[in-house]
Amino acid sequence: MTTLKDVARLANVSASTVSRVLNHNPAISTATQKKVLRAMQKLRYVPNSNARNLALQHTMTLGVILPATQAMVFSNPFFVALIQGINHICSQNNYLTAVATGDDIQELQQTITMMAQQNKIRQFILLYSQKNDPILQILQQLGLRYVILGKPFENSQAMPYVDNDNILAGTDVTTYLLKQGHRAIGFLYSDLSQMVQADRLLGYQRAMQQSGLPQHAFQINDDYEQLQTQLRHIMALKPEITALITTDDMQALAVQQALVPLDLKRHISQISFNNSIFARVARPMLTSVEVFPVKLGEEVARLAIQDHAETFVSNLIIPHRIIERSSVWTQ
Amino acid sequence: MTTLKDVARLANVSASTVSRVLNHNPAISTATQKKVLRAMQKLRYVPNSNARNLALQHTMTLGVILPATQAMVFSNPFFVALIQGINHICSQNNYLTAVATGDDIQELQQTITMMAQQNKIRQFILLYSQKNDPILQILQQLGLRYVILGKPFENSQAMPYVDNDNILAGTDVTTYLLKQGHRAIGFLYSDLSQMVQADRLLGYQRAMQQSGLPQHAFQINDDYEQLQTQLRHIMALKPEITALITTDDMQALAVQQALVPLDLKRHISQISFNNSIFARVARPMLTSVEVFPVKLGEEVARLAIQDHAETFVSNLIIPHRIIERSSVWTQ
DNA sequence: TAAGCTTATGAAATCGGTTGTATTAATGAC
DNA sequence: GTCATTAATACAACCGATTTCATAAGCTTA
Repeated sequence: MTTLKDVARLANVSASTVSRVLNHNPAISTATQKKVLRAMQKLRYVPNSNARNLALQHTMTLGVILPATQAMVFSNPFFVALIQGINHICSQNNYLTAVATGDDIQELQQTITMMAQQNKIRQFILLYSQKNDPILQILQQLGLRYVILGKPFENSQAMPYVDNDNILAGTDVTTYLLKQGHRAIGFLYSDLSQMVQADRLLGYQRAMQQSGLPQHAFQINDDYEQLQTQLRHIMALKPEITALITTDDMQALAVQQALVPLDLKRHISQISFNNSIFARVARPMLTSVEVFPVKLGEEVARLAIQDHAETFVSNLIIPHRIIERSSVWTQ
Repeated sequence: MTTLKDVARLANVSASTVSRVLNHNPAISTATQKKVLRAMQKLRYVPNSNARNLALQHTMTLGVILPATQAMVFSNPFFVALIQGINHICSQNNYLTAVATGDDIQELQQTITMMAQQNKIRQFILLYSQKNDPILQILQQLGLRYVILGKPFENSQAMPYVDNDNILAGTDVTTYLLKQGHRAIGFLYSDLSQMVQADRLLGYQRAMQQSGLPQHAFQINDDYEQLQTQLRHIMALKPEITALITTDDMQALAVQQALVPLDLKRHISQISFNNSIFARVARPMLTSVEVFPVKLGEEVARLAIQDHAETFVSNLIIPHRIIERSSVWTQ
């Protein structure tokens, strides 16, 4: 392994000069810079990141925290896309993408503190936003730097985050259904402590309110066995409903499957979120909101890396777009 | 941040003694060991991994390589489970789990060489096995240490790997269908350069051959638009088929959906692999082979971490189990 | 031409650990 | 009681970078 000293020797300069070239120090003359650069190339020199990090008192790795609860396991493809985006920016900037997962909060918490205390992580990225999240509290207690993917539940001005405008997205899908002639529109959610779901519901509620229409929001279970019973109940309670909004394609697909044996007279339109693979396996294919997870990942990684301009916390909103397929009928 | 020297000062010993305690060096007396341990706890000392890694000339991070091609994007939940398993073992052993993804081979290749040359990765884990994989070639060219999740395409004796016995699994599902009275069993695959698919097909072929039954293996497209046409063609060609094997739940679900509008007289049984969330959203729910991805991840991580016993390469086979649901009818 | 300023570079300390060797104390043999 | 041997610990060099401070060279200016 060639080191900085080897380069220095070959270029006939001192180690400090090589280091300065490496760090683009303006005090270096163009002549020696070229000389050193040539030597580096000749020796195929690559700086040792351990040594560098030790001297610099930091690391070049981001810690990506996945949700602990199995509840979010549905959105798996979404998380993989996020990680892809993050890793894309990381490798561009010579950063490492380290993941932190765990079956339960305890395990996850342990992993995170371990990573943090050993100085392994420069900045964390929380891949979700949840009400009273103990993980977030730990990040704050330990004084760690972090960025959230998703709108913080409270104090959102004080923390840097990247998100879609989920309230607007909720309004958009509702408006879309309204335009297709639907009047009785149901909204199905599973867990309002998840900020995404809460925001999308809020958007739905606003749109319905503005149109002076009644709201039909129901909680459904993540457990598929119970879903059918719940749906039967809902559809019996509100037989006027002609369209259903769900907060994730996966749930939409489950709902779609569960509706069939109910043997309803009318057809139920569906619209959903995330435009994942699930939207495309569904029959009919689901109209869904594309939220650009790769882009989200990229931007959250950018935000995490450039903590230089930390004069004020910055937030970023990624636009969304409705992808029309065949699950919505005009009424 | 408290350092080793702080601990040494408080415990009235030298820095080297503290270091030896840290590394469980047997040359340390029990008395001083206790003394030092007490001091560590008092100061809440945590060793700096950058310094440690620099001195030790290695790192404590595993590089997890996800497949570059979008073809495998189906198995997303599978990969997340693998990563969970890996991370579980990693954090137990104070290792970091770093991921490497990329849209294409070039990008992935660049990421990997970067990670490797800067001394960031101790060992790589390839999360898939594919014929003539350029990424594998790069790992070999660069002389990097690696473990494969999946059976290597060739020279499998020479590389450490963890896998299910996919040939056996293929035989098992076929035998299962035979026991239910099926005689004309179709096998659908999408890409035989993927070792998993090739092995499962091989298992199917063996079972059919042993029973003296004709084989019906067909390639289907990952693209859903074309799937229906292909299926119509297949079912017209072999109207005797009563059961279909697919190599992934995702594909099975797509097939299931595509079969409905074909309006076949007979019912087609289905059996598939991976027992993912897709198996449970399908209606009827899919009988599928559980392959224990978390366990796979854990074991491959263990193998990667304990490269000490590298006297001979070790392979590990994780058992599988058929999860019976309602997609198979007795004939 | 000597004093005063820049500018570019080098020497050495530092980051926080590990480890080979020297040193000291303790033990045992005679 | 002395010497050889062993056990436990300290000293110092080292891992491969960064960075402060000193210094030498080059240039102005009086």
